Amino acid sequence: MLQLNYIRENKEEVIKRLAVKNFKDAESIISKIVELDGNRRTIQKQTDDVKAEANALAKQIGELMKSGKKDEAEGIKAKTADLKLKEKNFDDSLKNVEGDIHALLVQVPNLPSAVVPAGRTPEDNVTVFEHGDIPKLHEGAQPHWELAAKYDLIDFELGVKLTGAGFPVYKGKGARLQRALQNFFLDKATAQGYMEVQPPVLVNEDSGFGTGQLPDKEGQMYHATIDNLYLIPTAEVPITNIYRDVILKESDLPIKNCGYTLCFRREAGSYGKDVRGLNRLHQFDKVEIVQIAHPDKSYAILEEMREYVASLLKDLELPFRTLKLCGGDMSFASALTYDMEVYSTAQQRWLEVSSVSNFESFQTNRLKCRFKNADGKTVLAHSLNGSALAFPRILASILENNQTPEGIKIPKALVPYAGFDMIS
RNA sequence: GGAGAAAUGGCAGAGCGGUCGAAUGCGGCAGUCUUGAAAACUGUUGAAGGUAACACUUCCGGGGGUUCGAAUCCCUCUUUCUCCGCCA
Repeated sequence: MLQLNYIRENKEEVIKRLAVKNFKDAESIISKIVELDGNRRTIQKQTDDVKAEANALAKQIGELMKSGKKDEAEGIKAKTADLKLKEKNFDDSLKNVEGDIHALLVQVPNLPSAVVPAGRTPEDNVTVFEHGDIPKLHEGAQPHWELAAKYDLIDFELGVKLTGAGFPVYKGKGARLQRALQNFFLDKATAQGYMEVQPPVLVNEDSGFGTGQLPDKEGQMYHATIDNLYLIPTAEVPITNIYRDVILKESDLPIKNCGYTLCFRREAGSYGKDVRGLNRLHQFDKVEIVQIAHPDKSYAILEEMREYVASLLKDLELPFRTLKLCGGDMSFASALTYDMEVYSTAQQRWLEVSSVSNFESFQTNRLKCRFKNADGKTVLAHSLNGSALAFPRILASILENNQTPEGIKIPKALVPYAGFDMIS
């Protein structure tokens, strides 16, 4: 959520930058917000004045009662009836404007940072880094869903029986590889200074609001309606919400957390080759890294996180590229996002395996996550996060890129975790 | 799931319906003293809106109510604790 003050003081700039994100109603919504904010301040002044008057009278009555001047007190009491009515009216209209402002404010996406390229679709994303050669596969190389069946690693049909499409069952060495990825990613993150946390996978409405999933994107999450809890689409939600309503010390920053969780996404409306095999699931595993940072440092930290994720892909010997997302392809809450894509040789396409973002103060404003700076002022921190990494497409590309006529070779870095170096 | 008790500042813990944003202690910060540190002493120490700065307003788990006036009374929700039941 953008800060009201900022919108008020930089109206034209805000509208211009929202255009980079292709937010169509920018002009009208921002103008409306500024207008309502003006009303709000007028009403607040009136409300405060009435309250101040009422408070003063109440104080007088108190003193009169104490000194036994009952009659005088009664006289003043008579005057308060009118004030009470006014107070009620002002309070109501204040609540209304504030509600209206809030309802508009939560619809406004974050401003893209100055370096975000313009554009509408994934075609407009800019490749900033590439690494690794695309391997040449032998004759008859197969996509991962065929390999998974051939070596009995993943059973998609069984998942359909138990739950539905998008909920695979990992078996044998397939399950063991999942466990290997979990430990490998967590060990790496911990070594990098991220403190591991194990958060709940169901969160309440406040948490959903804090990171920006609610109120508008609730269709993406599974909702346990009886208890009004949401299954998390990413560990970002519970981990970032740890810092909701918290005032940190400047010396606490940056806070670095990592966590492994299951992630659940409804992904309504997806179909076709995109959802084949492990490409897009309703339930998947992911290790997430989250940082709460000083505003002056957040962009340097974003680069550090991007490089850390790249180092994981190098360790796994996967060919990848890093994209800087264009305005139109960035998420609602992000100011700058890098996507990491691994090349899946058998499918001959790039698969997104990580997304690293700086949200600046967009989430922390919702979360009320602040710190006291050197001047003793309380200011919003910045929040960042990245996948490090999401398992399914990593597993898919490991299977596809390392297949040989003799079997599938496991990347060296994973062998100690998997306990085997070949699937055959 | 049933019965009872509670929820106050970073923590602990007072608080008769009136001057309580809240005693006191601890912690934090600044200073005095000291070669330095500790101790001791002194001062300071919540958040939001608002203002050029003051003023002023709001917040004692959340929401509603009673009252001229609510941390204090009432209703409700949530959470925590104790007892019973169930249970990995």
